[in-house]
Amino acid sequence: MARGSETRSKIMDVAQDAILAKGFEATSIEEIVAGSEITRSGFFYHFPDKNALAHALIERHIEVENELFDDLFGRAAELGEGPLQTMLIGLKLMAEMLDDMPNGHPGCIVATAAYQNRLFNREVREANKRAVLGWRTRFRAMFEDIVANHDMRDNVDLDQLADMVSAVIEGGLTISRALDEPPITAQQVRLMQSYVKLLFAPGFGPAGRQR
Amino acid sequence: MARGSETRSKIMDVAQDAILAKGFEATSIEEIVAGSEITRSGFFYHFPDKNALAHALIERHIEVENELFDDLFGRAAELGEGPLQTMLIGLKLMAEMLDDMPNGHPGCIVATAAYQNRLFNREVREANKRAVLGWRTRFRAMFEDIVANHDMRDNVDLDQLADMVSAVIEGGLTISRALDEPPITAQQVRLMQSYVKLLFAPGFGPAGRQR
DNA sequence: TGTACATCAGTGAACGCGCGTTCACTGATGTAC
DNA sequence: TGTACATCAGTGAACGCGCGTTCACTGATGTAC
Repeated sequence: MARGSETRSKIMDVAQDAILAKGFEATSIEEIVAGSEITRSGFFYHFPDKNALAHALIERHIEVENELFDDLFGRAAELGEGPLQTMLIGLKLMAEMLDDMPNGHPGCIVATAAYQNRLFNREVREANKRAVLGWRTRFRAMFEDIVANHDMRDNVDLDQLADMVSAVIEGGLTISRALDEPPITAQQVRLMQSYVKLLFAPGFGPAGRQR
Repeated sequence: MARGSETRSKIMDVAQDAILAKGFEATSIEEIVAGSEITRSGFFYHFPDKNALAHALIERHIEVENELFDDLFGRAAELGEGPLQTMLIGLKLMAEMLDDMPNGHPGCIVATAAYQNRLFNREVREANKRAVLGWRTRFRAMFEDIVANHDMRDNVDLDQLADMVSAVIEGGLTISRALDEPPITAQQVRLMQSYVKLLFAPGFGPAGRQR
């Protein structure tokens, strides 16, 4: 990594932490550069204005999370057999990953951006949309695979079901932050897993085995 | 309503709209008073400082929402028989209520406060906690009633299940805002209803009848 | 290998503007006697 | 009913501070010949 891009990601790390804790407008460039060990003008070398920082944070979030989900559901696919087990194991792995964050997941900039969207230009809002649509596309594809192999106990729309995975995570993060109870997000992911199990797993009983 | 308290709630209405759209710090007292047709000093007659406004908004939110939920689940209890039907019908009524908001639900200040908590003093954060714990208490009591009368298909913790109702709503609001798709929140509430149905309703089939 | 130039990754000082808050004051309404 | 006083619901001007942004500059590294 070149010298400049190290600084750039340092700026973004510091900014993201602050933004998740206080919001975008309340996070001043002054405090970002203090935490990044550069000067205010150094910030403007890397970002034309403050909105560009928000944009960069969202784009990076999309990339990082895509890699993480690819890895996570990739491992799940190896561990289980068939699309249903991949989803169920993937959600379990996700919950375990969240458990392993001792202070809890720091939160999601997509949620921050959603609740402060009047602050941002069209570009940033579109990026935020793309992030959420990316989740929908990913999970919908997985649910389509499941539906092709299993009966559905209740007739629900697959886009909506895919969105529910995102909603439960985002909602879990919100509740977790409000109560200052880090385990909540993982618990909610496990409940989502329970729903998927009940929706698709045939002959589901206390032992919870599939076919 | 006395003259003063009319002004006070006008201030709070205007402030809430702006805060949900841009965040707390980005909402200036100047714009709040402009929308409320008073002067800046008029604002400080009603609120000692800006934090007090946040506190008042959360307390009011708790009250208003409690009344709304009391009413909604009260009607549900009249329409159905037994605790399970009350929950299922209540969630359906909630979804319908959300559908009836043409521009979508404006969002929840509790979520805003959760994602900007470093901005607020202890008092405000405690109020926000109380709001979320209130939901937990309400829904947990309802689920306890259900468990007393029905088998649970998957063994889940009732606090967590109660939190899931809140999480799905908060998450639905977040996703809905991010995508600018108002119907999403109601859809997510319906999926929560589907989960409760699968968890508790015996012999659940396409017709979905309970004992 | 040496030199000239370009690019990279910043620095430091200055800018004007809007912010939250304070303070002395005021006109309308309510209450006591 | 009239008068005195208190409270309510604000007004208007001023405050200092921190904010995002600009701009002219600079030292270190990379590249061409």
